[in-house]
This record gives sequence, structure tokens and C-alpha cells, in this order.
Amino acid sequence: MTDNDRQTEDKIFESATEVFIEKGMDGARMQDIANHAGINKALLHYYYRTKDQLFNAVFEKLASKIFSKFAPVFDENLSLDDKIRFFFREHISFLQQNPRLAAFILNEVNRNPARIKKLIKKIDVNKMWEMLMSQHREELLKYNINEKNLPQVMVSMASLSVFPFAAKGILEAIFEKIDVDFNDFIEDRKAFAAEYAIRALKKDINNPIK
Amino acid sequence: MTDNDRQTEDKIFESATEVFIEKGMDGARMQDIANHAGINKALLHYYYRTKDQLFNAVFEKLASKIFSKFAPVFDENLSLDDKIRFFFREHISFLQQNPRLAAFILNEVNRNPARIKKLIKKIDVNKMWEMLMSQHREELLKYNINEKNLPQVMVSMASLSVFPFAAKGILEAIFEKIDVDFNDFIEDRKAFAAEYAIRALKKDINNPIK
DNA sequence: GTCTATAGAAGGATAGAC
DNA sequence: GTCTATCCTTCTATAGAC
Repeated sequence: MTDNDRQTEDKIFESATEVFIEKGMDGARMQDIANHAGINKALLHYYYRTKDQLFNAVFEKLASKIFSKFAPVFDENLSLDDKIRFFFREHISFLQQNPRLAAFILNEVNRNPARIKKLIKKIDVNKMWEMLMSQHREELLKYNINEKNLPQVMVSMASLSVFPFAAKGILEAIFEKIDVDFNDFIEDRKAFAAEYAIRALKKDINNPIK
Repeated sequence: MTDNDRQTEDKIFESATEVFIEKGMDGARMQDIANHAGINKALLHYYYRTKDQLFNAVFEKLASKIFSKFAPVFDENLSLDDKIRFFFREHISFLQQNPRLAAFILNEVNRNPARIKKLIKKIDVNKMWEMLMSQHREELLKYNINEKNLPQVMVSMASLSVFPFAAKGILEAIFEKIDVDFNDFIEDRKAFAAEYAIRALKKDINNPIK
């Protein structure tokens, strides 16, 4: 494969990424992607035979990029509280740089759930729990976390981080009325969500878990 | 307008609702909607001149339905804790009955933010804060809630409730691996999210807010 | 008000020249 | 490898009969 091939193929891939994120699989037009890349439609089909194949290539790249952002949390040598802070800071910063990415992935997965199966296969949820247990055995006793409610705990953290981006359009409309800037809100959220989640997970003698 | 008109128009509207929620504006086909309603395409255009008009009618109905679910929280005569419990129980139950609704709204708003502006106009956020203040003035002193962080607080509650539905496709794929049923998860979530949010919002002498 | 038939436009995909 | 021209299907929308 020559440099020229690579260049064109990359250009197509990048343009497709932008257009698909913007319009979704159904809304995107091959013509848009071609225009965006400064080439013609036929070339798209030369490199990626069909729209479906082009979309799949883009989707897989983006989805794996998102999932890979969850892993480092378990590797850092930090207290549990600081891991939570680390997670929100990193994860929200990542989404901040790609504000439409989350909504795109969520929507396309719902539209075609089979797409995500392949990527999920690589994730070992049980191992995540074991790592958490081995690294924070004593700390965990002070937290409202156990093997049974771990899914609820993890989903809650993902919710607090991802939802504002998934609901960006609605939030911006509401914020406009109360003179809040979405970007400022997101900047504040890195710390707010972390402290919120930490308080929610810590056992509290004033409000013991039943 | 005769009964027959009403019947047909309603049938079209209901069919359009189902198909649009399932496939989105771009993915939905007028033919699908006609088939679903047991009529032919031409009739769709007779009642709603264009696909766009039909979609707008459906979208507005659904979006206002979702927003109206937030209001009753402020009217109930309950302690703040019980209002939070009430909110999660009611809101999650509503989404449980319409599991694809949240993802549909979020996606279509992002695709076309102008759509939501009209509905947002009706919401008075400042009034919500005033009601909260007047009803729970003393209680609020024990909570990490103030006028400045109210948006963060509200978005967090919406996140915990809505996100699992927006991410249904991904969660189901993950849950399959660890043998968790999505419906069971949602059932548990009504109580989990409430207690999680309450702990997160309560001031805690062990972990005071800075 | 409801249907059949079809116009007319758009979009994905390919053939063939260079 | 890249382009122009075009095929062919799909889809929205309308015309016109009943």
C-alpha cells in the first residue's frame, strides 16, 4: 500500500467519522462524506465497498476508543476516593473533547445491538471486581459496595459522567434560560460528580445502608 | 371531524409513534408506518401533509409527556428524602413502561436542537428553586444543595434515572456476560438510585463539603 | 375518506475511461 | 488510484378514480 493510498483512505475515514457522528448511520450521505474529504463518491466505494462497511469501520474504532477509557482506573496506584476522582476527571475530559461521541455510540447501539457484542466480549467484568477487591479490601468495608450491587455502582458512575453529553441538546436549551454555559457546567462537573459519587458510596453513620 | 376521521388519524399517530421511536426520524419509512396502521401511504399524506409534519406531531407529544413527569415531585407533601424516593420510583417506572422513549428523545434533540426550544420555554427553572426553598428551607441546610449547584444536582438525578435506558443496548450486552437481567436491574434501581442520591446530597460529618 | 398508480427526487452502487 | 457518467432501487409525495 503506497503513501498515497494511505493518505486517501485516512482522509475518507476521518471524514466519514465526522459525518457519521454528526448525522448518524441513517442520516449520513455518501455524498456528504465525499464532499467532506474533497473526493468523489466512487472513491468511497473503491476503498470501502459499501456504506455499511464504512460505517462499521468507523463505529468499531470509536466504540473501542470509549471503552478503553474505563480501564486505566483500575491500574492507578491510588486510594479508592482518588480513583473515583481520577475516573471522573479523565472520563469527562475525554468526552469534553468529543462532545457528540457518547450520544452517537448510545444511539447506534440501540438501533443495532448486535454491533456492540463483539467489543463487549473483550471485557472481563468479573476480573474487574477481583482487582477492586484485592487492591482495596479493607477500604471497601467502609463503602456501600459489594459484589451484588457492583453493576448499580458502575452504571451510576457512568451515568453521572456520560449523561450530560448524551443530553447536551436538552441541557443547552435549559441552561440558556438560566444563563448557565454548558462548557462551564462540564468543567465544574469533573469535581462535582466525583464528590457526589464518593459521598453516595461511603457508609455514613447518619444514614446507614439497610 | 367524524368518528371515522378520528379513528384513522389516531391509528396513524399511534403507528407513527411506534415506528419513529423504533427507527428514528431518518430510519423510519412512511411505508412502514402505513403498513403498521393497516392503511396505505397516501392516507398518511392526507392527514399529515409531510413526513416532517407527522414526525413533529409525534415528537412534541412524546417530549411533553416526558417533561410533565418531572413536575409532580414539587407538589407532593413529603420530606425531601421522600420526594427523592418518590421521584426515582415514578420516573423510572414511567421509563420502564417506555424503554426506548428516552433514547429517542435524546437522539432527536441532538440531531435537531431547535425542536426542543418550544417545550423548554414552558419550564420555569427559577420557580422550581423558589418552591424548593420555601417548602424545605430548614431541611436544605442539612443538604449539599444551593442555588449555584442546583443544575448539577438536578442533572445528576436525571442521569441516574435516564442513563440506564439511554444505554440499554450496551448494558444488556454487558449484563448478559454476568448473568444480570436488565429488567431486574431496573426494578432494583428505583430504590438504589434514591438512596444513592440521598447519601450524595446529605451533608456528612465524615466527609464534609469543602 | 380511501385506494391504486405513478411522478419525481435522492441516494447507493457500478462501469468504464484515463 | 481517481474521475465522470449512469444505472437502479428506494422513498416521499401527488394525481386521479371511486
